[in-house]
Amino acid sequence: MQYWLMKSEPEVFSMDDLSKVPREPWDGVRNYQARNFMKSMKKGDLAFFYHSNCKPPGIAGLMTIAKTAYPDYTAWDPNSPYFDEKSSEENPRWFMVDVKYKKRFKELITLDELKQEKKLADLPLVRKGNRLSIMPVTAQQWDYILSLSSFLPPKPS
DNA sequence: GCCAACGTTGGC
DNA sequence: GCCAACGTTGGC
Repeated sequence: MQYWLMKSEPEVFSMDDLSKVPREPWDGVRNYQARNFMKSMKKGDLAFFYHSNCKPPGIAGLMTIAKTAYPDYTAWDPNSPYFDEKSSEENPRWFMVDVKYKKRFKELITLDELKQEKKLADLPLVRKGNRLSIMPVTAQQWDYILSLSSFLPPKPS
């Protein structure tokens, strides 16, 4: 079992959006390092859902990797903003995984909070200039970040 | 909207 | 294989 952090701009796709669908293809990743991390994901891995480029940025909740990496077909669609003419069905350049909603935090754990935690100093997210949109999280970091959170109570059924 | 930091591209 | 130019990310 591995742990991850994955960024999305909430105006494009948010934790709330994820909670409304059974699963979601994590498309549009166009960075080799991030792609390689996705390729090493296994079904059942857990990931933090990070809201980026918003006020305030931070971790919104948890999701599960529901499907391992497969070709990102948005790269083949000339009408997609993620189109890349160098990726073909015969030789796909970009990959994606499917993710599934798990839990939403009662409150966002803000980037500001995370930066203040000495125990998270090695987390790429808080390091200056790091722009990786997908990064590994160690088990220790994962547990520590979870200890900072509280969850929304389950919906009454 | 600014811009630092970083990744990618392509000429040489 | 170097590196300048350019584009993007994403916090502020």
